[in-house]
Amino acid sequence: MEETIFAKTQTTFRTSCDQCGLSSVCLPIAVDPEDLYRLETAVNRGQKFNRGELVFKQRDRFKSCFVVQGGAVKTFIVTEDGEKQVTGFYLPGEMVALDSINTDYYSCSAEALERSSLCEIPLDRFAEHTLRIPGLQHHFFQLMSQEIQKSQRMTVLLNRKTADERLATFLLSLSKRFGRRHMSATQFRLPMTRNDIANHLGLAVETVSRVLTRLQKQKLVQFQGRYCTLTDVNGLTNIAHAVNSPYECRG
Amino acid sequence: MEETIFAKTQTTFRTSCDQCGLSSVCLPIAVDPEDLYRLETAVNRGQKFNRGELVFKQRDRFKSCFVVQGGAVKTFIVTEDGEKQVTGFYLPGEMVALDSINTDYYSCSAEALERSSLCEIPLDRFAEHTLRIPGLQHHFFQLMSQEIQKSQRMTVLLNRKTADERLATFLLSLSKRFGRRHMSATQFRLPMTRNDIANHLGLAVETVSRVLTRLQKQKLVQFQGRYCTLTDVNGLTNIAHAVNSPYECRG
DNA sequence: CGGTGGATTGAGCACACTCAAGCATTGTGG
DNA sequence: CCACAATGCTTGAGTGTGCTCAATCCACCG
Repeated sequence: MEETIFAKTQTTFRTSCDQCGLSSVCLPIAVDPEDLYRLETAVNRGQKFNRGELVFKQRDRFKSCFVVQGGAVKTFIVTEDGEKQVTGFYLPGEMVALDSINTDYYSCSAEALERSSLCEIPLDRFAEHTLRIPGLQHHFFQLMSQEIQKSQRMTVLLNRKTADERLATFLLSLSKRFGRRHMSATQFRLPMTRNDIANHLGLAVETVSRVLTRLQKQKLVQFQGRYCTLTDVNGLTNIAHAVNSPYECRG
Repeated sequence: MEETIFAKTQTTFRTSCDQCGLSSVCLPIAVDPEDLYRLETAVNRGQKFNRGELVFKQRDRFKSCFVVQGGAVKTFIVTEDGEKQVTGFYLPGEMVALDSINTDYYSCSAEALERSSLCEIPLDRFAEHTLRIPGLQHHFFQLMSQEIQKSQRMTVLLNRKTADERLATFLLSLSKRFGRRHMSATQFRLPMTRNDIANHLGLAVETVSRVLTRLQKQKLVQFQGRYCTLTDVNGLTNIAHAVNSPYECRG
């Protein structure tokens, strides 16, 4: 079964979905090989974007979701009053534009933070597949649930956390996500500027800078420009989960 | 077609889904009457909850989504360090627990803010329906997208808005949502405590109180306890969308 | 009547913002 | 190759918004 697919992809000079290593993001666990082939013809794999290039733009007609293969992407929305707000960062293996599924327009813009490679998953044709492959529907519902939960956690954590807690949380989140994709969870390069981080976390750039040097002085992290080494994950976790007040939680 | 359904609901002393007035929330525009009947047997309508009662609890096995028919519900999560965070308020016609679809457990708890009536939509059996009725799947994807966007707007607005802006935004949001359901958009009762509002908006109760009296002095709203009258919607809108800095938005 | 939970108001303080200056890095053109 | 610009990052000083702590008020209810 794999052979046929592999042969096909060889002729088209593309990597097959099941060779991708990220297939668990796009596909449910078990997919019939025949269906897999049909899916592959739908997915537009390995598109390249340069730093600063837009993957899609807010208010453009919604067409596809994208999975980051390599590089990194930020999403942002422009509010009525022209303010720009970074709503998320997407690392390899993460799907972008789930917030726009089955809406008419993209609800945010996505921009490559460095040279990046993305797989486009057209969702008009995907809808047909979803109906035929029950697992796919479940899978996408799950991805969207996770997206909601992520967004809620964001709201939750940032609404009541201090600058130090926010940044500790942020670094740990990156760490976990890099680690999940078999990259180092303690040494990585931040693909985004301090400005992006500040914007995303609702802080001033200066505060981000100050906090990062503070964390460094506490020997919790080490920075060399954008290169980041977590030297004390437990320490960071303590800061991130700071117990402000052991509140009684009735209910 | 309506007759048969109506007859059925008469005998069971329940209102039919298509009589509900909220059916646009639960159902796609056009549903085959036969399918509608099957759906109705799945939906557990009109469950009553007293103030303070839990509709479902975080970490319980996920079973159903709920649509608020009457009353109001708040959702909250308890973080690792025991902090309670209100993640949303749900008014008549709004669906709760979309963030938990196709996850194993509820990711938050839901509590009635006053005596409320909710329709339970079991999602195990619903999955079957979704496959048979194409519109249903689309509909649910859409609801989830909206939920993500709502959550993102929350993050966005609250991360960089002042206390005044947050509360103006909050009041206008309630206004719109009441108005959408053919209730007064300018006169309503807040179903939640100041504490809940504060928690949800990431403020201290004292700040909420102070800001509300300030808005009242500016003749924008009128309060009598929980009863609220918006006297100057434009004024509120100006505050809510305060132009901090007309930022250049490249991209 | 006292008791309880919710709401308001006041005083003082602290965390993060603003403004401002300087440093570091990268890229571009002469 | 260096000068220069542009952008990103860091550091400092002063200020203000919203928090904390505390007291009071209010409505509802046993």
